[in-house]
Amino acid sequence: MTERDYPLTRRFLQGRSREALSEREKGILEDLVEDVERFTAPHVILERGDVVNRSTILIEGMIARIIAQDGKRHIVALHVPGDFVDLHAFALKRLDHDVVSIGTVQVGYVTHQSLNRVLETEPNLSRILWYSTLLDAAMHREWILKLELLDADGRLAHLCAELWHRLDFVGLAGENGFALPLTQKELSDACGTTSIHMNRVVRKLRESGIVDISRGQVTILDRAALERVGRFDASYLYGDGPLKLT
Amino acid sequence: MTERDYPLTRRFLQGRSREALSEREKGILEDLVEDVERFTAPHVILERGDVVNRSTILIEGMIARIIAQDGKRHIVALHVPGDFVDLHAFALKRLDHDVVSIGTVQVGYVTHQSLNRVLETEPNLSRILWYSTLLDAAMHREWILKLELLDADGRLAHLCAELWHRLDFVGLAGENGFALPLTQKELSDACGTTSIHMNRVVRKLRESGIVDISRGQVTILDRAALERVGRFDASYLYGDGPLKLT
DNA sequence: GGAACAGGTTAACCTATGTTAAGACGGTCT
DNA sequence: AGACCGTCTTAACATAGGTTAACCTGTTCC
Repeated sequence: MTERDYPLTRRFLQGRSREALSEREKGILEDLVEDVERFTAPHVILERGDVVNRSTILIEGMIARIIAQDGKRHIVALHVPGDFVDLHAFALKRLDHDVVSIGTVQVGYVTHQSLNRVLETEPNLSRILWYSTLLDAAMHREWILKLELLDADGRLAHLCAELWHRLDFVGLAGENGFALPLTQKELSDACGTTSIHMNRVVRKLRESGIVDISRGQVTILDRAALERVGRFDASYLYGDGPLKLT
Repeated sequence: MTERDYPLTRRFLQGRSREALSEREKGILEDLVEDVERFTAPHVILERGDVVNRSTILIEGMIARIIAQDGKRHIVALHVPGDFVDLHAFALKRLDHDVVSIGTVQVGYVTHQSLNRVLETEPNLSRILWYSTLLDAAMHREWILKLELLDADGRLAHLCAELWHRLDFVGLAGENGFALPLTQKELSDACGTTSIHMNRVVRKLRESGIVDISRGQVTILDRAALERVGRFDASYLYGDGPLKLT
């Protein structure tokens, strides 16, 4: 039998122990996706408090987890292709935050019913799915650290470094940068600053030759400096090994 | 058969859908604990990067998840009795942070081997264990929000409100407060401020009649004000229903 | 073309918080 | 008792970042 190429789920855990799945299990996972949808404008895929009976896997584009408070939007997580974004909702049933598409995205839906079937018959696949939600938790913790430890420069640098690594895992990072469809306002929502201060920081990092963020494109000018300013240590991403970029 | 009283695990998910477990499953969980240990001084239960083959459930006392950076210690999560603290390590194998006891604690250990057996034979219990790690992730997200949204006053107020709720779930909250064995330095490590600023904030909240934190004891003076200042909305804790305290 | 709009940019000013330094209080060890 | 130590407390000063208010692009829509 020739290997399938899993058009919808091939990026799931790519670069991060995807190989703990057998071909059979990869096939089961691919077949779990019952429906695919595409959004070209920002779209609230899932609203805080909604009781859901399916979960969303991100196939293409970017998704943010957003908590709105006092008229402000706070980004508490960002997702890249391959992320099983709201697998959390499988066990939680309702979410504590909104799930919002950024730019153009393509998502797949998996019903909780079929996830229950997996849980009953596929212990290894179950553990891997569980694992993928624990990676989210590890990233959450790193964001907490980032917010407790770093000033605005460091936070932005850290965010760039993290996204570059994660996009590299799934083969979407370029030699010296990546596409990032976030406005400065959204960057500030993810870094806990105002957009005005974010503008200062973006300029500063550009002028000091560390990273250039403009027109939806992030260009890494000095990777060592970027990781130094962002105190970036990739171990919390639990990658398989050396990056392709390295 | 009379109901067992589960001395080691009765607080697991107490107040937060523990009742999704059958008595049989509660028994299996209790029997998973193969070893119990007590620490009277601060003790590093698990060090970042350690490869482990067992996980820790907190029976009594308090545990912090700590990431050390540049000589500073950052608290990225706090745990109360009943929390299956490093169940994360079951799937992750190594952790991205230290797990440290605070004050006097008692913990139980569960081997990953027996967790694997659960995963193979007990789908419902497995989902509940998974669920408990997703609650951690939800709390992580709320901490991210707290750090992005609130100033130091709000962060401390939020922390007090959260701990009060969580201790109430497991029957350890008092009428108007709870025991908290954290120094001001540690509070500041959890709120992303300096200990000197934390001292200002502690005094301010005390003087404004909101909460009094002293001698290891938190006394809530004005709950409504506390939750207002901390922008506290308990829904992310996924509690069963109204608090006993309410 | 002009209006409307979203994003980016810059400046002036103000406040929350960090930094450094020093002293006070309460334990514990010798 | 005396010395030590961790914790708490306070003060003076410095700075990152928030706030408000403009203005400047480029784009879309009529």
